[in-house]
Amino acid sequence: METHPLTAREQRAWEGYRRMQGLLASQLNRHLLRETGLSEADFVILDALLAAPDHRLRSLALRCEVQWEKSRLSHHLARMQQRGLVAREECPEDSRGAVFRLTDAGRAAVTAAAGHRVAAIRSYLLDLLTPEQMDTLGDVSEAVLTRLAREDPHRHAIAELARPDPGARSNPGA
Amino acid sequence: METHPLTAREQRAWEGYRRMQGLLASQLNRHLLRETGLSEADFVILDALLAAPDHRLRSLALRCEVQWEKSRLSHHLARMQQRGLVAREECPEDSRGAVFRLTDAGRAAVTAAAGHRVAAIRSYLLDLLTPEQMDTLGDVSEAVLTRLAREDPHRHAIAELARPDPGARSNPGA
DNA sequence: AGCCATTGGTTGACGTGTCATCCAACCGCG
DNA sequence: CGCGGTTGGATGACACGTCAACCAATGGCT
Repeated sequence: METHPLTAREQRAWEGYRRMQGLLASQLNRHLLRETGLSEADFVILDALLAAPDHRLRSLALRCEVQWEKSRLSHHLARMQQRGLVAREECPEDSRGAVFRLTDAGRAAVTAAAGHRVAAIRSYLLDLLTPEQMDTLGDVSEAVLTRLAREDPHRHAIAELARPDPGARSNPGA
Repeated sequence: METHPLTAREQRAWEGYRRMQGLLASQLNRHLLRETGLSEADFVILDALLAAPDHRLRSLALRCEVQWEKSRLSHHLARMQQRGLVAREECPEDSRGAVFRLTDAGRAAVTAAAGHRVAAIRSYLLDLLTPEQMDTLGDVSEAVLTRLAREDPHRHAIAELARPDPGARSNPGA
């Protein structure tokens, strides 16, 4: 395969991004886990259930919302069920399906964790940026997400199934 | 803890970034693994060794270079040794230390993988950005890395030990 | 009504990363 | 020279994520 090496400008953007995203993700995860007992992955799931009608979502809809692979979601939900954070119910409209409900313990945990999480996100990322940088980060992310959705329409584009208008959310966590 | 929810602008930046970084990382990793048999983590290690004098680095220096936790590095190097990609040697100046050398198989693998990796990084990220967006991504990454280094000087700031001048690199991969 | 392809979700195997702990070697200090 | 604190690296346990395979239910088509 014939490809040219990255230019210095590309190198700076890519290398900086690559290093940053790994360190930031693990720092935010470590911080949240230490402060609240919830991992970032836990939080994302619980937050999606918190926002859902009756604090319930079918696995399929939840998968669309968080955009995880199905076996990742299945395994993670099983572990969260074991910890008492969610409960599994039958799906009334499709016997193949599973519905997951936020338990009282799960609700308390995610509610308590939200503030810690926002504080860390501000401290390690948002408060460091100018308004222009923040908007560009949003633009870049949108462009990449659009590109990824083209790559595998089934894997990514189904995200629209879950919630077409993210701006309507009142809870900021996820 | 009393923190305000994110503003709409902050939410767009954070939520977009959060979703994007997870999907991008797993797509790049999946693509590289499928095309070359090397994971992104493999590549980063091999590329650091490729660039090192004699294609050798002490574990400590390698750890500074890639900025991983020590047990992550130790476990990963053990697996790569098992696959014949690197070889472990004694450290001549510190009996506690270990030196890792790129094997012929490792060198062939990382050399063959470099083009695929660059092509994927361009396709999924760099080619989507304007020059201004690319520079801003670099600036944002730099700001976050600086912040993270303050958080735990021992964990992050030691990166300077490995290579003070990244611009001197001729191989673009890592 | 029956058939068949697709789908929703689970499961097991295995690679990966974090945390805590351990141990031998190093180095600074008295 | 001896001591004690620190360091470099390994190890085990366990949580996590990917891949392939499986199976029952669904839905479209004849």
